[in-house]
Amino acid sequence: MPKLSQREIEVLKKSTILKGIDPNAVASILGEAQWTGTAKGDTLFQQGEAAIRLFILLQGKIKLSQVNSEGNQVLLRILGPGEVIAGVSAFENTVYPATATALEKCAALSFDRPHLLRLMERHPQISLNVNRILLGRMQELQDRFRELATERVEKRVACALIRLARANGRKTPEGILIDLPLSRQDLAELTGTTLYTVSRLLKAWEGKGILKSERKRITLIQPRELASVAGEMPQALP
Amino acid sequence: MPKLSQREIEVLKKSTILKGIDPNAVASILGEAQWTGTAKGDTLFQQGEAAIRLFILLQGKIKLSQVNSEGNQVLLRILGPGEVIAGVSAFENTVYPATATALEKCAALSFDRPHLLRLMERHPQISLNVNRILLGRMQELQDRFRELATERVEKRVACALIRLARANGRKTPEGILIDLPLSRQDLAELTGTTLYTVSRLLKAWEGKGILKSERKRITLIQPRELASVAGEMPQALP
DNA sequence: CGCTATTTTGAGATGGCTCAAGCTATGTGG
DNA sequence: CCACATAGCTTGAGCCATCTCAAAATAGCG
Repeated sequence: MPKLSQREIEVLKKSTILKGIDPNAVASILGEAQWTGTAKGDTLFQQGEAAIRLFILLQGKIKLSQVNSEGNQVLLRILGPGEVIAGVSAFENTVYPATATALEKCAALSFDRPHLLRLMERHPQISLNVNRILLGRMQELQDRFRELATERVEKRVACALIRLARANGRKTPEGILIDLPLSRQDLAELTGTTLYTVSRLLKAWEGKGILKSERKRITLIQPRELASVAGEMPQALP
Repeated sequence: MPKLSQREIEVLKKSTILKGIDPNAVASILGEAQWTGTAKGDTLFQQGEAAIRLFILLQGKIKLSQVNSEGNQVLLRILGPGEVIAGVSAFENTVYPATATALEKCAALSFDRPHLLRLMERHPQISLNVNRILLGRMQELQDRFRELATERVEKRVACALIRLARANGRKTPEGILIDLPLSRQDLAELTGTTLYTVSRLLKAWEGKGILKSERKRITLIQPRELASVAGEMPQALP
């Protein structure tokens, strides 16, 4: 039985998967969970392992990536506190389709399949929540798929930075800091290009004063300019 | 109240979304559905329209595609009888993220959101089924995303043909016919390339006796050879 | 302070795209 | 039933965005 801070309990109550469930019930749910902590760089699970647990991230950021047979990687998504990892485990007796790596120190709760199934039976809302989560991710992935199929590298990277800023942006005096330790390689895997091309693009944008690019640290200075490269994504940034 | 053939009712009972539900209940569900027929080339709904209905395909094949702002298309997926189209409509008051076009004469049932929500309340199994459907599609899309990001065109097209054969293949004396009227353009949109490149690839493979490529009609003669171009996908073909 | 991971930069190669033009089924209307 | 229109397909030639590979510069870490 894990011991959670007040903050972590707050995260859980607002988590995408437990949203809308009676807070008292949430407390009892937690009794069945297992706590896991990982250091930066550790993996929560590996692509190909038997998918036996579903994780809810309490703290930190996780990247989900896939490799092909030649060892080339793609970065499928980045997850933050309150998000669910490995929805598969609940439904199919199968293997994890991707590897989950901690971008920073992380904490997570996890449930095994029997627990999860019982939970879902007791709280039908969970299943609705999972639907909503999957739909949202599906749509984002469809968008990225379309981008990858039809857009130039420059635009894809610009879009990726804007999405990252929206999900992980933190206002600072200089601009919007993308609060994730992502290397050029990570960015390349996120957008389907090479680290060399990413490096050149960032340098060029830095030269124009659009952003500040440091080692594993990017700050958007003129998000407007970047959005226009990305081909207009009208919504506001943090 | 639609009038359905026995065959269509069978399709429904086995459909991915109604699987596992009491057949008698299914009958009553149908009472709330609306029937839609479309000719080849018609669209069921357009990207950007208000997403108010969820469709279950009874007959025919539908392609789901997305356009970007410059009018470039990608083909997201192809759906057959028993499959669900536009899961969005159930969960979010939003717009269709893609356009659904009939590849051949089609028939479908549809439900509007209020009906759907009531159904899901009455039959929690539906929501579980939707989860399973979304997960499956998610995984396929992730695979295609990885391919698009890391593989050469040749391999991507080979993979696409094998997937199509697996889902829509029909054994004929000559080989495995991909039983869908897909143009070179469609295949290009499915794999993120141009119709010219697809045409050249198919010609080359035809020259090697791997397949027979006609107008909107492809027959795999030596699926093994194609699988080896695709980099080994071990499972059997129909 | 030295080691290693990360990033930058250059130069050259090329896969696949673009554009243009001709070809061929298919089906349609006279 | 034929001739013509049209959508779909093939082919060639040239180009260029992006990848590759190599090597040096930088930054953080132990």
